[in-house]
Amino acid sequence: MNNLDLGALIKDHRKKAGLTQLELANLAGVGKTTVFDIEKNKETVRLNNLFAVLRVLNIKVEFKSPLTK
Amino acid sequence: MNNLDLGALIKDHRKKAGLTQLELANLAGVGKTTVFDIEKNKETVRLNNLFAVLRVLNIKVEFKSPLTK
DNA sequence: AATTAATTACTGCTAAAACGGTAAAACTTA
DNA sequence: TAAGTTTTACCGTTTTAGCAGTAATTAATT
Repeated sequence: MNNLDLGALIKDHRKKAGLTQLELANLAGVGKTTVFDIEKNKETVRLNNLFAVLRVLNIKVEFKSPLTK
Repeated sequence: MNNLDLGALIKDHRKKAGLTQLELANLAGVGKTTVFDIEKNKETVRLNNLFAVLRVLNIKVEFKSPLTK
């Protein structure tokens, strides 16, 4: 369940960090294609690759449920 | 960056829902191996499969950053 | 303790993610 | 408009996640 457009969120953060997709890909240690795919909300990407990108952009992930809280 | 043990979180929620790994896998439309892997924090799982499992267990995902607020 | 259920741990196979390379659009800036 | 940059798109190749099946541990029930 995705709150909002994750791809757009990442793109926005990347822009604000002054990075190109290729630079972000290199920093995250993934291929440029993966960054493209993530920004286009391709959900078949692997979790580790997404996490690597989020780490570079300083974006944290939280999981919440009626029980969790 | 993972707050805490996502695998444990999912396992806990599955238990509380009274589901076996196989049942959860079927409900989520993924193979049992995938559920095993997720609960063992194998980060190479695909995002769509993780989301499918989270959806069944009613766990939401949030992304936060200094910018996001 | 014995039986059942559930989880973990292999297996081989297949589909597809990830990758780099290239090329062509879409924006920028001079 | 032209040159440069960035993004998108496509294409082969390689790697591997996902899968069902099976078997072997582990946990729970009686």
